[in-house]
Amino acid sequence: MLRISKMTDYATVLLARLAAAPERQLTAAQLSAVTHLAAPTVSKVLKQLHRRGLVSSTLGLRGGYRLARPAAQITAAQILDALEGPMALIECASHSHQCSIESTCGVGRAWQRVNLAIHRSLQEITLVELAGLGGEPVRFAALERALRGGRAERA
Amino acid sequence: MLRISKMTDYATVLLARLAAAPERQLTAAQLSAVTHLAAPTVSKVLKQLHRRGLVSSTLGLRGGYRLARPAAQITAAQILDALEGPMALIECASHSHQCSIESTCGVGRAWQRVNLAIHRSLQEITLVELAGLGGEPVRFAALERALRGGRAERA
DNA sequence: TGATATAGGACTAAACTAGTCCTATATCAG
DNA sequence: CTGATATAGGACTAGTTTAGTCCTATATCA
Ligand code: FES
Ligand code: FES
Repeated sequence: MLRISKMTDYATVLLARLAAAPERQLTAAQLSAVTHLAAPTVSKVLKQLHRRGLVSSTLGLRGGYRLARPAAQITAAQILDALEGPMALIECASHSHQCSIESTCGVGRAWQRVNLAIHRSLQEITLVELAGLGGEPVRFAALERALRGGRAERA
Repeated sequence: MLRISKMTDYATVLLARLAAAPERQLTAAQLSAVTHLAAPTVSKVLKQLHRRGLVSSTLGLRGGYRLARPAAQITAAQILDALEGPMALIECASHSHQCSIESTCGVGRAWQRVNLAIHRSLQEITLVELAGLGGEPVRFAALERALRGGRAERA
């Protein structure tokens, strides 16, 4: 359904760790140790996150990583986009009209709107929620409110 | 992001065709002709849809497929589930605690809740909307209302 | 100067997807 | 009864994607 690749999950784990200690600067090795993820993998993910501007880094001895901005300003959508590209919606319409049946279809567009709606929802979920740092564990109030509004709340 | 496989898209296209002529019974060959999808592929998708109970079929000469129930009772979530399995959420927690870092993580659960919220939203979108048969083109009111509720409507 | 870190990218193995094809079975016309 | 038409099921292949490792270059500082 919503397929989150392992790498994206790892990214979230690492970002959550960094978010938990915003003042410190952690090395890839430290993050590997504390998360029990393989060092090369951690390194790879962090480099990707750095490329996409979610973390900032310091080179050399005493180097390391830290969040590029407060956790509240990092959204689930940004994490997804950083690790999995702009967003792999329905394949048909993604790269300039590759689909041979586009004319008779009309369905692709509908799926894309679903995708867009989801993407916008994910922009409301921040690293604070994902990392469980806020008071509430995770709060998808916005998304869930929609369901209750559109259909009678059950029980 | 939300990765819909081609097969799922094809399924939607085929279901939309069937929904457009609920009284008729169409063969795989006819559907292939009208959608311009390769015959073997159409066949494969229809068989899968039959297995999952979304279409009913008649064997033999003058056989064919038709919707198993009214389009309004077939949801996007059902289509997704039929083609892509129960729902491939975050890989970690999907198959009984495979993840080695589950204890230190806590993030998987957050993603899963996101996934669940999306899944529930998709239960409110029916084939009628996907096929563009209703008066309105597609109506993700529920999902979009959430965004407007959580954040000031722009423009 | 050398130890420590990140940066970037090449590379491999495994998993998944898309798509085709083959065989079996049900239905019905003649 | 026989043969043509359709679906049912599943095996199989090729292509793509993902996960993960490894190597080389560069920056920092004791
Ligand atoms: S646009 Fe490609 S199947 Fe709909
Ligand atoms: S449970 Fe596996 S990474 Fe979180």
